[in-house]
Amino acid sequence: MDYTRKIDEKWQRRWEEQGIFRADTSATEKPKYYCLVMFPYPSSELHVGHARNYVIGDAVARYKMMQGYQVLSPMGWDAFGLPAENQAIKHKIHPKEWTLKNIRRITEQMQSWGVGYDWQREITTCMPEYYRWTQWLFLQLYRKGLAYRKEALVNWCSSCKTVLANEQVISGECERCSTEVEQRNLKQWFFRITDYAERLLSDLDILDEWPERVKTMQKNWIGKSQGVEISFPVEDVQEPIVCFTTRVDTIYGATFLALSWEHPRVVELIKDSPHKEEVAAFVERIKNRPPSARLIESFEKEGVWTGKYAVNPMTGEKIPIWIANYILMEYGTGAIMCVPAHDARDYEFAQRYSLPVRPVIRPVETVTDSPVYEGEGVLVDSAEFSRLPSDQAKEKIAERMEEKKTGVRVHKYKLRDWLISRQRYWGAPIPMVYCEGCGEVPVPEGDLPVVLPETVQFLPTGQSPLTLIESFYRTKCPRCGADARRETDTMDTFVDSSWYYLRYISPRETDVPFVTSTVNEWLPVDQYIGGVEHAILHLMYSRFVNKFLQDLGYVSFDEPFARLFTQGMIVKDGAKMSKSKGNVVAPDYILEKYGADTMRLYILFMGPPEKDAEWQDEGLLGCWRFLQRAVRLAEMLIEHPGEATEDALNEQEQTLARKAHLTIKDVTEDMEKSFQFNTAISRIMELVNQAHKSLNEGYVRKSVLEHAVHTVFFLLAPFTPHLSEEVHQMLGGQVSVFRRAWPEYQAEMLREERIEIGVLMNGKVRDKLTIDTRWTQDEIKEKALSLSRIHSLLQGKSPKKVIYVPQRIVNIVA
RNA sequence: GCCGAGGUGGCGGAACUGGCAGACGCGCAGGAUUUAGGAUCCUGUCCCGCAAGGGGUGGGAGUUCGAUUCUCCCCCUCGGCACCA
Repeated sequence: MDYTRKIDEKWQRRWEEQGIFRADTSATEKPKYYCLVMFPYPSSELHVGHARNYVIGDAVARYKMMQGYQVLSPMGWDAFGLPAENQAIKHKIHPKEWTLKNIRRITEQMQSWGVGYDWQREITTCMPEYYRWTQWLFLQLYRKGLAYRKEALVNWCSSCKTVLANEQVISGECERCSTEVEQRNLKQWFFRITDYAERLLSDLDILDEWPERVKTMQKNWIGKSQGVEISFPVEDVQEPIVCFTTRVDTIYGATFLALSWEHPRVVELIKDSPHKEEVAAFVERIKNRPPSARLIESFEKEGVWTGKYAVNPMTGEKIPIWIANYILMEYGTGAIMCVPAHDARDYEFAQRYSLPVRPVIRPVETVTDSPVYEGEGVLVDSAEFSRLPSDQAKEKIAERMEEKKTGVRVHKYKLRDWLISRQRYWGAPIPMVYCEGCGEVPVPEGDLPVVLPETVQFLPTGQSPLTLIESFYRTKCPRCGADARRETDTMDTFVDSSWYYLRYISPRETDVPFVTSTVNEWLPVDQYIGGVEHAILHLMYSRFVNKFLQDLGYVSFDEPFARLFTQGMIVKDGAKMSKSKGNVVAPDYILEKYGADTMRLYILFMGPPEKDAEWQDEGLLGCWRFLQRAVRLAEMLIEHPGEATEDALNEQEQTLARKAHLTIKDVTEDMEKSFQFNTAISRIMELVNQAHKSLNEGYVRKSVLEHAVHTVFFLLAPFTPHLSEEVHQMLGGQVSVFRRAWPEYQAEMLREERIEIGVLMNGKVRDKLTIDTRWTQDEIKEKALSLSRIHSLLQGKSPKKVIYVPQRIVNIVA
């Protein structure tokens, strides 16, 4: 049999005709399985690195089909976003045209790999029938007060000319173009994800089937810390200043307060201070510092004294209030109590300005010569709290403060609200209208979608092209009918992708975004598959939106994705594949030369799918050779004359039959456990090797060979579907292998009469022993001791102890 | 700095709840077949050693009859976060 593209195409056509990937979400006779691969951003054609994602998903979907599940495996396009618009500016091609062209090409590629989807459910986020419901989602959030507009210092990329979410800023640079991000004060739309911080955090615990590292990343991102908000009375001023600290146990060591330059109380504090000008100059200087100044690894701590004093509520002591450049307004209260003896940053600052350092925590065991001790320990010089360990002191001091009403225990989160507005064209318009009389007015749901106009000019002006289209922004107020102006910002694409998994269930529904009852039957997604790069952004936004919809009663489940699998990257020459590095492996030549199955098999065989793997063409060749060897077995089977003898199996037959059953068992376990495709494939290789070996060594009856060959191709089917179908048909199969059951093994076939075990002396292997599994322990020990090798090593002495681990080893302790 | 994941032949990687380290594949070597090349088949391949033997899972200790696996310390690589009080 010649394995050619013709076979690939034949089966791809046939699957399409038979609709094996078409999911009937209303059918309930089979157990359901929702297998979802993260939908791609259609920016260019796919290479083998991308292919890994889809091949894994396809293998899972097909495996589940073979097990009799009603499998839903849909695909769609995360089609809004910057790259399309950048192309438009550069090459004068409309983003829509560019995007749809890419979608066509990628679809073709996926199909040529035999990756199957229910294409009737295809969704594209840039189409009005989809983004209409993204806008609907916005309105629901708005109605609940979870979408709001505020002026804020926001991240601004001067190259992309747009605002970025915190999550899109990677060490101070734009995620997309690596331009240094600036801070600008602009009026922007936010989603109040912080309201869900606690639930997003605590529900991570129910996600047992998520990779630990993803959960940890989210946990760190949410960044919960427990502490106390302490009110420090200010001399000559009515209002106290509130500081947040996680270390109340160090309060007796607080020697000054420091505020952020943005702190709202600064102006008032320096109003009548003799240091007024100095402070104002300092504030002005940090305000105008270049954006890069914030990013330098450890920039110099600087500050200025306000001339004011606060009072330590525990000691009554007067401590100076400073403005310092290292205090973040965004976290806590923008003001902190400084304990130089126990905080490296405070220490650095105190040194510079000769502020007192007062140790109040003694390390328990650690001997340190550093002047700063940041760990916990035992309190000293802390009045009646002295001699208490830190953890107890935190409790006691907090209690005391709460009694005296000078402090209150609180939780703080690092998580910020999600900035969703973009001053860009290629996104879903934010469905809001501004009216002089009524102010901010939401577009009525019935008027959705707010359609993105298609005829526009693409100019990188820093404003959305929408601001230049009068016919778009000029509108009437939905409330009073007066002239009004539409919001011209569009939504972050992460909004589009935060709910798409719900839409697949009823993608053509025109009255609702999704049908609650069906969604509740089909979700959570049984298996979600995608790259780790989405560990924080996409996955957390989706969890947030899901919880929000749950609160509204639109869905009944807590979490959208029950199981998450994050696959590793495929690298070439040690680097991520990219056009600029010129190390992209394009699938086309592979398909031409070896066919889709060889590529699929190799991608899965390369290594554990969750880890990065290095692409090697030679490895691909190995898979090709293996498939040839497997096909040859099938051909030998066809030529096998066959004969009807009822005699017991001979030795080769027994070995082969046993291996076949064992392989079914092992491969099934590998699939179930955690997608160990690499070991699953290696076991099938072993079976093929064994079959060839058995045939070489003696006579193997047709029935035994037949079982082995069928086993090989059934087990391979999720990985090499075309070839499996072809061979199955060649051998007389009438129905698609994906309509047939996954093979099952017979436990009694696994039993063995003679096995070889290792004989160890003092933990080192010295000899081997073939045992009969019916032998008793004592018999086996005796046989082991009588081995000539062991005999000579013992030199006549008797062993101290003999340990027998059933079916494995005998260890003789001399 | 903090958090997480790792470190096993020439390479990708196996090894279940502590039980014969290196499955499977690549590469390499030898042989068969072939006009030659390619392809295919067989054999070998952790290291040192002709052998007997010895060493060996990042390094060091420990627990154990026995450790890639468990405990402690240290080193290195990758990923995430990072002035978060």
